[in-house]
Amino acid sequence: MDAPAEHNLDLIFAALADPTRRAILRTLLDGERNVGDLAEPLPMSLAAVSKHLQILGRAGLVSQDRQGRIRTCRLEPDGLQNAFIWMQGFGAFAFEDYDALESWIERALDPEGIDDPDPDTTHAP
Amino acid sequence: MDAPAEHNLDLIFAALADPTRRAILRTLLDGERNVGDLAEPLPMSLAAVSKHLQILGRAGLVSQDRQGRIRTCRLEPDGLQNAFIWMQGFGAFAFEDYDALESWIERALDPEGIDDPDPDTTHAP
DNA sequence: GCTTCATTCAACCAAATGGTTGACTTTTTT
DNA sequence: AAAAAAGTCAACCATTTGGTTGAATGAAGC
Repeated sequence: MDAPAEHNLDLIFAALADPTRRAILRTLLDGERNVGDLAEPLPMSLAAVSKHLQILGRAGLVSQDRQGRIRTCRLEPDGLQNAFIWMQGFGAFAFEDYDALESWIERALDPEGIDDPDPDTTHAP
Repeated sequence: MDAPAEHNLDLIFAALADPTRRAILRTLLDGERNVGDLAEPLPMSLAAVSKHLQILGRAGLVSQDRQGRIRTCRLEPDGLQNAFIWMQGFGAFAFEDYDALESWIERALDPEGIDDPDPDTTHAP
């Protein structure tokens, strides 16, 4: 298995380190959005959001589909895999708690299971 | 008690976004190290490494144990869990590819599957 | 054809980041 | 007691980041 490229991890983790960008990702979990829709609830200019989307794009976490004058953004969930795989080596799931792992797997495999991404309201394993 | 939340994620992901800091974490997987040992292979000053360790410390990923004039650093693998949990909501393992998930789980659960040449310093169950 | 909408681009700014060096503190060694 | 070792701290510097505004681009609507 190839270790994920370091540079890639730089971009992914840096992209995730900003709360605005995480909010954008969370919004995109509910489905595709154009840039204006993403910007609307955020306390900043459209241009700022556009730059955040570029950062997410370079990290491979979001892609844009331009149809007409509207740019539709969508989540690229596979983009997180490298970071996820990197993390696993650090015992993030140093489980004695197999139940937690099982419920995690359940959620991971069940499309209905990903409807509450808000870390504030999540269930710790 | 349960207030990991957004700010915490900022610190964790920002800490992970730097290759030097990831290298330090990787080294610490093999066991505890003092600051000088961590700095030795790195192409920068001791002071720079010390600052990186502060960042890792604030993120909850590394702790220091000061005995005498020597600071021993050790990995806090639980520190990654918040980030890990946050990620799971994004279908990082939205697998059609169940084989990959299975092999991941295998590695996650099997102590031999984690590349840890120093069994004395167990951070995993 | 002009205007409007959706978005990006360019220039700019303040603050944060990642590094340096040199002084300082604390402990160990001699 | 003096010197050396292990780290941190403080001040500094260059670059990056996250934001702004205003102009530019590219459809769509009138």
